[in-house]
Amino acid sequence: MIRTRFAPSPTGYLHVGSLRTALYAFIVAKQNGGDFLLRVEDTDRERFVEGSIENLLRSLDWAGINPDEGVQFDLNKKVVQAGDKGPYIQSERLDVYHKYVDELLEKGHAYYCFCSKERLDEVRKIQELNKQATGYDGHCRNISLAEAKKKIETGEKAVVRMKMSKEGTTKFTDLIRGTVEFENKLVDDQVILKSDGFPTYHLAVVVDDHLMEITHAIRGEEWLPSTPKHLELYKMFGWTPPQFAHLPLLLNPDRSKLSKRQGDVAVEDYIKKGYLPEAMLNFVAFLGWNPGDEREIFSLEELVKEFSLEKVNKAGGVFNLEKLDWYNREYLKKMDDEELVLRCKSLLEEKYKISIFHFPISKVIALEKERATTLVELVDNLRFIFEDMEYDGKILVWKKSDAVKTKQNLANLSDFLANLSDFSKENLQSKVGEWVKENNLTNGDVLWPMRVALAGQENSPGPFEIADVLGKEKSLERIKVAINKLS
RNA sequence: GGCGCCAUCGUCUAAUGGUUAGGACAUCAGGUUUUCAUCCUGAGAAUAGGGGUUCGAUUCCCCUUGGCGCUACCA
Repeated sequence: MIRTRFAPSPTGYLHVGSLRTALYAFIVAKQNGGDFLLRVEDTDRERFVEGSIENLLRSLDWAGINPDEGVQFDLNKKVVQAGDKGPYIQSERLDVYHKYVDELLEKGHAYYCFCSKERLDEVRKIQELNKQATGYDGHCRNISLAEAKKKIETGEKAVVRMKMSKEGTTKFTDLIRGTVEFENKLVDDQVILKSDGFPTYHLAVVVDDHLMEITHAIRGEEWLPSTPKHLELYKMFGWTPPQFAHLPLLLNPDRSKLSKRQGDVAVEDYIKKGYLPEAMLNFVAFLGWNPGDEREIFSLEELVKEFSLEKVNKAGGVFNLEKLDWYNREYLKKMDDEELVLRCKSLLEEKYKISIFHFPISKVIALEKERATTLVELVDNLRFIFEDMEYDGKILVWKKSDAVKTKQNLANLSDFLANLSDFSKENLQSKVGEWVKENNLTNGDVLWPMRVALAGQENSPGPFEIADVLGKEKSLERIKVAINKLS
């Protein structure tokens, strides 16, 4: 039975890199009929941000990645924990960690350390000066447990460090990178229990992954150097470690680690901008993985079918917004019209106080989908339908025409339209088409200014569709405004 | 500084010893369409450098260079 987990820290929002990590972990579980769990790693109380867990779950839920076990939403989108290996929030598991730290202490695999921050800084400074590897110098390594306990009773502050074996090497097979090897003498005696009684990540992740029976630890590459510590802890406890897979990092365009400074990194930012979850998922999945042939459009179901960790790339990948835009447009164009209207519903209601059932807007949403990149852009592009637009008259002039001609054409067109009673798209199309021919005009001369006059912007659906939706009165009114703009 | 990971077009990547080094995004140039967009066609664009191994290296090995990560009582 495969069991994977996604273990975020509640420090604010879901990072797009974490979305990919969660996605891969989810896929690996699902393709083997396994379980995907969500565990909250909140052992750093300083960095905790109120509301993060809801935030994380909301983004994951949007993407369609829902945990089978652990922290999750119930039907009413309330945060709950489900499963028999809980609690799944680390701050609620302190007694568990203490038990295992005590075991290590008793067995002599760990020791109390009383060194001050000042001393530690000093040690590191000297090591750096001597061009040595930095790390704890073992000052408290040989204080006996009894002696240490006595010191603690007198009120001295202490942390617990693991007693890393300094002989030989730690070698392991990473599912993505193959064999990786570290010299043990360069691995630090890592603090596993902080003076505030909370465990560090290193202890908590090992204890929890074991107790929750995780079979595949899928995480970011930044954890690769600390894997020997984790392996050593598994050894000390006599546990079998999971398989490890360290994912390549996502990068900024300048190839540094993807950060907030250079653009949006929170999934919720992309939700707000109107990206589709299927596009986002497809995009991040392909940042580091591909099926080996030339297909690029994959649904979550298809990913589950074809993904494999072994084919994940080793090198980090730049988070390329232009490709995301392309994916989003592809999904937008493919989308069923009714579905599209439904997805625009809340945007229209929130931004423009318009109900999709109240106006023929649903008709136009479908027309606009080949022009827009995101849902927000799509809805914004259509706002001319329910509110008049401010625009510069210059955009009324087609590139191969001039203002004088354009004004004349619009005036003539207006007179012609005033005598038409049937403003349906089909009728307008044939009648205006004939009229253009009869007057020896080109389509560009008439259709471009007509469309811009009706929409007040350069990007919009065609002139006949708009006229149909606006109706005769409103259409003529807008053409009149346009003519005046050309004076 | 130490340790580790990595290295194909601008970007995401395919090709695991033999290809005119392929595709996609982006860019540029044409074309279709009753306008913009859509759509179609085409073009330019890469194996970081140096050594090996081999009949033959993008591919295997070594070195250099470069990038990134870790080096906390943060994850």
